[in-house]
Amino acid sequence: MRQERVEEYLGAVYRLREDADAPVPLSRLTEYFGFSPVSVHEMVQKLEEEGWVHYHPYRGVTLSGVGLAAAMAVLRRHRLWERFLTDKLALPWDEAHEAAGDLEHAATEEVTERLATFLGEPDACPHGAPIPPQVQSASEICLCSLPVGAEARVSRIAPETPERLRLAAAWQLTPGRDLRVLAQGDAATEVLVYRAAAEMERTVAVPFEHAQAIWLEPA
Amino acid sequence: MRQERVEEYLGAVYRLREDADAPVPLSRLTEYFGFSPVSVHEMVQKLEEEGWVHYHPYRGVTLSGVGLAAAMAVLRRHRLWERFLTDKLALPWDEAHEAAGDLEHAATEEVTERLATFLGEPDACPHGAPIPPQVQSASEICLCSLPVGAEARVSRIAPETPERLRLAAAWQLTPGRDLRVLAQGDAATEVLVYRAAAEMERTVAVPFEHAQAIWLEPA
DNA sequence: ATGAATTATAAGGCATGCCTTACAAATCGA
DNA sequence: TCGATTTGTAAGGCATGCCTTATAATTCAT
Ligand SMILES: [Mn+2]
Ligand SMILES: [Mn+2]
Ligand SMILES: [Mn+2]
Ligand SMILES: [Mn+2]
Repeated sequence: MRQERVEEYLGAVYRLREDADAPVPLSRLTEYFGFSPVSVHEMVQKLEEEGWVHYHPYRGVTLSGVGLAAAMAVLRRHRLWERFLTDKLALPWDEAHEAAGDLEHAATEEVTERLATFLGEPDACPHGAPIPPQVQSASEICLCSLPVGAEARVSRIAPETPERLRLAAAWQLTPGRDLRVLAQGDAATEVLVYRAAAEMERTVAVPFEHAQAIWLEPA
Repeated sequence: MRQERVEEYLGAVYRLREDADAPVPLSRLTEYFGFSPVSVHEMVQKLEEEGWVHYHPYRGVTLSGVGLAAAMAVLRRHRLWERFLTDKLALPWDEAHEAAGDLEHAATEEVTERLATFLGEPDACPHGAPIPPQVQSASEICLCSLPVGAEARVSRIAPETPERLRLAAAWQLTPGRDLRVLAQGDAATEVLVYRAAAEMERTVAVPFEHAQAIWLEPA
């Protein structure tokens, strides 16, 4: 298998595994990539053969030791490049994720570590995702789960789809912003958010669908 | 054809064409890539079909309008990344060329231009090659052609093979250095160089084979 | 002008990584 | 527990971009 393909699959598994122990079902990979189930199955078999993952039939895949290390390396490169693109090149926030998708495969270990030094060893990507070996905060909760009246600070947008990043930026719900939930739609179709921080106040109605991508650190 | 393959071939043609009009023989591409003549021929056919090059049987290939533009874009990206790697990340001089070989395919037009701005719109790569749309100086000559006694300034190392870059750095024959030819080996096996500039003086014996990669601007 | 060297072409092969169709096995909810 | 849904497997296909072997066409130097 070509290295870039391996990295793409391992990165996907890493992103999709909520819990370190829970296997990622192949159906999740199928939907992540938009590939056919058969193709994903084939690739998973090969990943297993080469020792990158453990495959539990009818359950899913977990990362092996080397697989985890490789996945962390890819995500580290990806998120470091995102920081470079936004911090040094002033690339728009919502374009950085896609632009980093190719760069992540095109840097050696040495270049990556020099880049990390150059950037000041950042802990998180511009969208709030931790840069390995940093790990996800355990207290992070979804905007969907925040009770009415509660205050919290935006910590992350995930998954980093272009539309979600664009909307989050438009709503000014970016990492570091404070907010409070004013109300929740009865049919769970909308979440009303009152942004409580800093200079301006603002009320936005966030569709439930997109609230799922906004992660918070409770106040 | 995949975009990266197209870029690799067009970049090679651009580098190999000495004169803008002279076709590059397929044998040059064969030796550049280390591919079989049949494979190169197949790819050239496809490049022609897709309009990137003009193919002159038994003569070679020339770049079409779009092919030239694409080739210049690749070389521009390549050399801008080289500048980034050496100037910002302090990557060793002789490692930059190889490290840029993947990055050159992984940056959009927008990222590339932001990178150029970030770097201060440099005119040349760390090894002295012009960054398109800059063009090669017409007065540049090879160290091999410099008469005994003549003085000149190193302008470029080309082709940028790792060994040649390493040796050039070891000899301190890097762009900007001044030198004078002291003597020439009778069997044309060696060129003796007296470095005339700056703080230290130094005499090095440069094998003819490597002198071919050192290009100069006459004093 | 002719033979040697170069260049082109034809034919078949292979690994990669995606696809579809068809069918089998396991899981899971009712 | 049983049937619907999910998941796995088998078989065949396709585009890409490399390979080798063999043969034909052209060029170039003598
Ligand atoms: Mn990628
Ligand atoms: Mn990110
Ligand atoms: Mn390249
Ligand atoms: Mn260079």
